[in-house]
Amino acid sequence: MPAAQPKRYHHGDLKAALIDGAIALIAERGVRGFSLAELSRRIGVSMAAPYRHFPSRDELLAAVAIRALDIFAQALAAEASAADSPQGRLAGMASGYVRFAAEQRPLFSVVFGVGLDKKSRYPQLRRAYENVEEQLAACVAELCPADPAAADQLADAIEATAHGYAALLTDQPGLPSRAAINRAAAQAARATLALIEGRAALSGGCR
Amino acid sequence: MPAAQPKRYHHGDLKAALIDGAIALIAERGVRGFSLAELSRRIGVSMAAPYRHFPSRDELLAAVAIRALDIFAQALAAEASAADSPQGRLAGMASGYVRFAAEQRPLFSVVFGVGLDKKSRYPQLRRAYENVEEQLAACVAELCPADPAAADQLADAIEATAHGYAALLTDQPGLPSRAAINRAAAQAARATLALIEGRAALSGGCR
DNA sequence: GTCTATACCCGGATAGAC
DNA sequence: GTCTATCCGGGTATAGAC
Repeated sequence: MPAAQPKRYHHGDLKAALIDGAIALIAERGVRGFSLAELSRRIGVSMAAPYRHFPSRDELLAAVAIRALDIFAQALAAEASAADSPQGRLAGMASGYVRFAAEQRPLFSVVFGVGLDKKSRYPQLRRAYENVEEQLAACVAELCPADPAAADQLADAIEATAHGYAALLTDQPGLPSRAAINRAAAQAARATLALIEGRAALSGGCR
Repeated sequence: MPAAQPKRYHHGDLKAALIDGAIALIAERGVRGFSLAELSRRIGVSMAAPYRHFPSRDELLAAVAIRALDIFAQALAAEASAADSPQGRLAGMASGYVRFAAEQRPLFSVVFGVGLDKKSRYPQLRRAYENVEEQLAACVAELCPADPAAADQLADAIEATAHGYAALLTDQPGLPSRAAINRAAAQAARATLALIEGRAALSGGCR
């Protein structure tokens, strides 16, 4: 029998190991402190090895970002399905947005903390990002199906608000406390409800 | 008479020149690409010179951040005084927040794009940041003087929303177009009005 | 207050052997 | 698919002269 040792990155798993390792390394040092050299050292391969799997350091980061966005989308979907009204779902998604940012900081920071082209550069990355935005959009569409333009504005406002709470919470050095996370997540949810409540002011329509 | 040539950093203006130069360099290369070495080269002094004025690279960045926050506060104050109702002032501040982020990207990014301790590290930096937040708080206090706790929540929500629009706009690589800036600023203003309108949902009070 | 020179560290990326 | 070796660049910071 093949007797597979789990540690045999030397025949095909290096790519996956690089992505996993990158996440761990970013968790420790931040996106800024991330380097291919250090990553290679930790995994135990030479600096040249990663280049067999990724043409450059940035391409590896993009791969991490794609994974991050997929997990992010999942987290939002989970929050969304926990409520029964569109309002509740949107509030849940806002709360989930903030939670994800705080609890999966390395993943969040690789998506937003580094200046990568989420809108154009690589199609897979673009789709992963759109997937996140579409979840919000779909939920908002339920809420005001009559006026698509107003729905867009509301979706943008909710996204911006959730992102703002997330960014301000995450911007602080050091890990935020459980209490701080809960507080920010709850506020983001309530702010979302407030936006929905006052949405007439957003564009003059949608009610 | 002393016949002052403007180019004599060699007797006391180097500190100011370093801050000015840092802003220009950050504008070109981003905060990430900023280095003391390159800055020294551009100003035309040796790499050792800056250390007479700043103990480290980060301390120089902190000085830049303080200046940035002062300018930021001024910009918000200007926007705030252009309207006559508290609602209008808050909307103007949100709009100004986004505009500042986009139009003074290097300044904004040195405040938020780098992980510096705005809350504790150096007192002057802390005060400069609080000065910004207090402008919002003061304006919100006008709006609902009866319930300070609710006012805090509203102020946080407005800050988060403005910050979210600003961060999402700024996160894209490349300079945003005039149209994109105007659009985001206007949306931030309207979202602020929506938050005010629907603020009953924020905490159940303040009305 | 500034310079020259230097010590020391790190990174990305490639060529060529196996 | 991975390694060894190497080239290239860069950065922070300090010592000691002037």
